[in-house]
Amino acid sequence: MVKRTSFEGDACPIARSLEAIGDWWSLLIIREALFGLRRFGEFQSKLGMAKNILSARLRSLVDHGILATAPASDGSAYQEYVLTAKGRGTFPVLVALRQWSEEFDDRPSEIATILVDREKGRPVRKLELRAEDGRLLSSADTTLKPRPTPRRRSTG
Amino acid sequence: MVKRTSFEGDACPIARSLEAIGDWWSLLIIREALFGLRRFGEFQSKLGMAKNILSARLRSLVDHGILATAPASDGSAYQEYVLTAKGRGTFPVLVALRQWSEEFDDRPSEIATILVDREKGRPVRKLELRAEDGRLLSSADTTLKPRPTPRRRSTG
DNA sequence: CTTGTGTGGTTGCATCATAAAACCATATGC
DNA sequence: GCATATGGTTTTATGATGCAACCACACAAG
Repeated sequence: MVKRTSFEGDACPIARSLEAIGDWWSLLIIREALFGLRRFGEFQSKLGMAKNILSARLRSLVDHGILATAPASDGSAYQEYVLTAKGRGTFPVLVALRQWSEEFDDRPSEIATILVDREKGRPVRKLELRAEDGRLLSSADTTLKPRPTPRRRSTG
Repeated sequence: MVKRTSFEGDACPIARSLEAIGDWWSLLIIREALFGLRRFGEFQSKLGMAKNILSARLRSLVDHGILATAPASDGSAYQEYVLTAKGRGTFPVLVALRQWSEEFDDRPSEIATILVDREKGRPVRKLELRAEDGRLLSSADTTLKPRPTPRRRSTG
């Protein structure tokens, strides 16, 4: 078997997240879900993707606990796909991707939308990584440490 | 032609970024590059991926302006792959993916590392999205607006 | 009760991307 | 010259994707 290399058991949290949402369509589906879409047909027509692929992706996202199926909402006998807390938690990832495009895209004029805060209608700030004490951190200011083994209760 | 649906001309900045770094390996290569790796063999042995795939990914990342090839550094006649500013700009994306895993992974105990600030050795804060005036924003507090057409000089 | 239509999928088949291994090219050591 | 390490490319098999066609179910009309 050649198998599409799974990162499921990988110890790297980036690999683990890519395992769940690292394919071509998942983040776009989540983006639409954050925007309010819920129905199979809505996703299909909005994203213009093949129905079998959409079906497989939705199932995978449900399996990963990112979407949940709700029995109905407008009376129709079909199901809807709604984001879980885990699904809504991908919001920073989407914002980071968006801001990366805005900053580095070769043809930024082709970008059609800007993310604004709903209350004021003004563009949002850039995502910033800060230390505990509030210092702004770049990648060079960070490093990785082994995770301390969490001590189990009633073991010591 | 069935063609792997390109998002190149898409107006959505998320789709555009996925076009460049939305595949299985690119972000992991970038992660290693941020960590200091530069040589083909380093990436290959660290990531354990097939050499042809690595070769194709490195070429794609160079084409997208995320990596650049440097002629040498230790005298050997081979080339190295170093991150550009655009490449280093993906750091928030990687942090967002990491933090998403840390917060929502089903088996968080399998995550081996934590991201700390180099100076203090303390875990970093969570990425936060803020409005211009500093208010903390969730996805529900944001909305999309059409990008205002930038006025060209000497047109009006 | 049969027919038609819309929504929500699944199935078949062609094509593309990925993976593993074999192969090639260049430099280095002996 | 011969073995070996590095840095790839080529070959070939298989999994994933994309499109179209088909199926299932609900609902409405006749």
